[in-house]
Amino acid sequence: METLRERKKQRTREALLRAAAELFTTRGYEGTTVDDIAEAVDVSQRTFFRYFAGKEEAALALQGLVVTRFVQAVRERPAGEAPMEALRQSVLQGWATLHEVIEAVVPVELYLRLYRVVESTPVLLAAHLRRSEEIEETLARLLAEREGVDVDADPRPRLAVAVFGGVMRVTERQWVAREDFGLEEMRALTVSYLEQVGPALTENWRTR
Amino acid sequence: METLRERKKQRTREALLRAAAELFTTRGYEGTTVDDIAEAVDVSQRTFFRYFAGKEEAALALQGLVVTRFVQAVRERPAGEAPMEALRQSVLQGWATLHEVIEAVVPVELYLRLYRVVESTPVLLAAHLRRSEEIEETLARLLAEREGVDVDADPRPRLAVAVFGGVMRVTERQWVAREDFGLEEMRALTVSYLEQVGPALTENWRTR
DNA sequence: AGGCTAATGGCAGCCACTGACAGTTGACGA
DNA sequence: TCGTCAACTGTCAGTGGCTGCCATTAGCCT
Repeated sequence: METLRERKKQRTREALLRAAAELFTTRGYEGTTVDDIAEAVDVSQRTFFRYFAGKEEAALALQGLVVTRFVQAVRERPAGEAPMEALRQSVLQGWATLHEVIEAVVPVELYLRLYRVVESTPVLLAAHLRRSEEIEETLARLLAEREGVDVDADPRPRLAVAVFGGVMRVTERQWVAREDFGLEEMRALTVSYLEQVGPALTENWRTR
Repeated sequence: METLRERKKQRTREALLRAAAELFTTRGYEGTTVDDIAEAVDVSQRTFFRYFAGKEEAALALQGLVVTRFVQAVRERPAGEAPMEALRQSVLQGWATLHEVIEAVVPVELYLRLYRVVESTPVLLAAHLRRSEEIEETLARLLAEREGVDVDADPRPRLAVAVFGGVMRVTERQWVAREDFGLEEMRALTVSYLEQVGPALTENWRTR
């Protein structure tokens, strides 16, 4: 049984998250001030900054939930599985279970719209990419351990993860750019793009 | 023959670039204010912002010179060459001719130290990564045209460039982390890592 | 009930960045 | 050569993100 104080904090945090998502998707990221968000939840600006390191974090925290699940999924993949396949399965699994993670805080539809804001706001995109790199470092160490190689002596873990991350980012961008962008579309794109990495690296593309 | 006004502008810009590089590498990026930079060149803060869109840009402008050359090199590669090979050759060429591009503004040694600052300062790294993505979009269109495919219908150009970019970023990070980091080391790492992308994607890594 | 501590609010201040306006200086034709 | 125009610069005022500090409030625990 958690204490009242903890429940209150949890509620404040989620309220801030909701207000931020709502405002960012309607007025835009730059068009929303931290004061706006704080006011919507009826707390002081100072309190906002006690919950989030900055405005960016409030915009990316929801994705953080999904990413955490994804990394955890990789950790739990069977040891015999090939590295790239473990990543692939974990991502697909992440998309499949996204609903239950997100809906506890905001409607999935709002989450998806926020995704678009992140992708189209330069400063947010930059922060997003940096976070992706941090995750890639985590994954590289994970895979190295799994495969029993030294992550600092053998570049293959980092290379594999970087390639995977690159493909995923292309996928995200294409997905967000579409009219019909839902979770099923994302799944299909992910599978398709990962299949085409090999062909993309071959000699020339004219002979399809 | 360029006019006096243009020469003066050029000089101011390069002076700001030099001062920024010097200050960032000594006091750190966060430890340097825009006022510091402006004062070092004896111009107003307002003038600084007329030359650079922000503090970040002043830190990344030098790399911009190198990147521009790189993209131009890709454009000039023979049409028959395979896409990945064109990128590879262009990067190596870029490192080889870096000296003559940079030295015109600041000592190469200072440029390399600045590289480290970018890689180790979160906000700068984020901006750097975003710019990398923009470049990747440019390259994807370039390669698509070269190969005669539609960049929006065929994902292969973007995928190839994303993979290449991912590998280059891993290379950069490893290079900067080293004690002895010079241009020759960078060249060697680039060649080595690009060779290992294939192996990194194979089944498992235990049988090296 | 009352002391302890975590959480909050308010305030002052720093810094990045911008718009507006006025002053200065190079460019260029008469 | 000079005067006009346009480009460049400085100053100032203001906004917004973010932080440190201190006083106040509110949940926790004995």
